[in-house]
Amino acid sequence: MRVATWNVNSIRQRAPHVRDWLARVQPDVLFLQEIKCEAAQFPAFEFEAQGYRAEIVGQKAYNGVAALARIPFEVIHRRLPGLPEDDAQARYIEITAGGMTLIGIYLPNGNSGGEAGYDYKIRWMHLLRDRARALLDAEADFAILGDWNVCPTDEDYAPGALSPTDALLRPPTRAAFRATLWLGLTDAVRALQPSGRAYTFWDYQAGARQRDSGLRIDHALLSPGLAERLGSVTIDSNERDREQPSDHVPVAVEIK
DNA sequence: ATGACTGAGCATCTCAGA
Repeated sequence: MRVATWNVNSIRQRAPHVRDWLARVQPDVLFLQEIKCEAAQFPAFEFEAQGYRAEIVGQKAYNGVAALARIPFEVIHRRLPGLPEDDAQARYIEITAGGMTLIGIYLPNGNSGGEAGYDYKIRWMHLLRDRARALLDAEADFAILGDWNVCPTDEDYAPGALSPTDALLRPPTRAAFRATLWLGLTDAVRALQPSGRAYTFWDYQAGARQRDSGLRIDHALLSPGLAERLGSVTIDSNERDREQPSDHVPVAVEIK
């Protein structure tokens, strides 16, 4: 079972990239973030032709997530449990597939909207931790994949790539990430590569890719049962060197 | 110290991204 995540920075700009990647890697499930469109504008037919069904949680212009899968799946939630029903930000999709619960997230960046924007990020992280705890209590096999917008440690960003006060590494951000991890989850990348660079994002600006000035912000966290079955993790950094790439690259996890 | 790419949209500028 291969499960992956990719922040594509507009699916309408990146559909050819996604199509090629699906053909090459053939994941069972792929979560997308920042599709930047409503469901009706999502080019689902392109992926259906490859044998993938799409479920879309969209909104106009910003955010937006989707799940593509070539195995049967059921949508469980389209909004992070605990958020008010009028929360309009499309950032969460939870499915069941292959006997496990799989969650795709686009966690708020937290750098816009002043302190209110940052507070929203932290509230979102606490609700995500609550969801993880509920799934642990239910003894579910689950994984949370996506753009977490968190650099968990100083090893997870290149020197100078972020201001020291950036919302991706402010202490409450990291504390909230650890609070989730320390429920008993496993960071799939760090389980197999405990230290060193493992960037998943390079800014478009100032030659960040050429200078390898990147961030590790796309993560896959696994429940104990899935961590025991972890095979391999692939950060497909070659995707960053294609024509018109997303600023993020795919992260794929093999579950035995 | 400063600026720098990219995408969407009630658009020729603003907001957001990270």
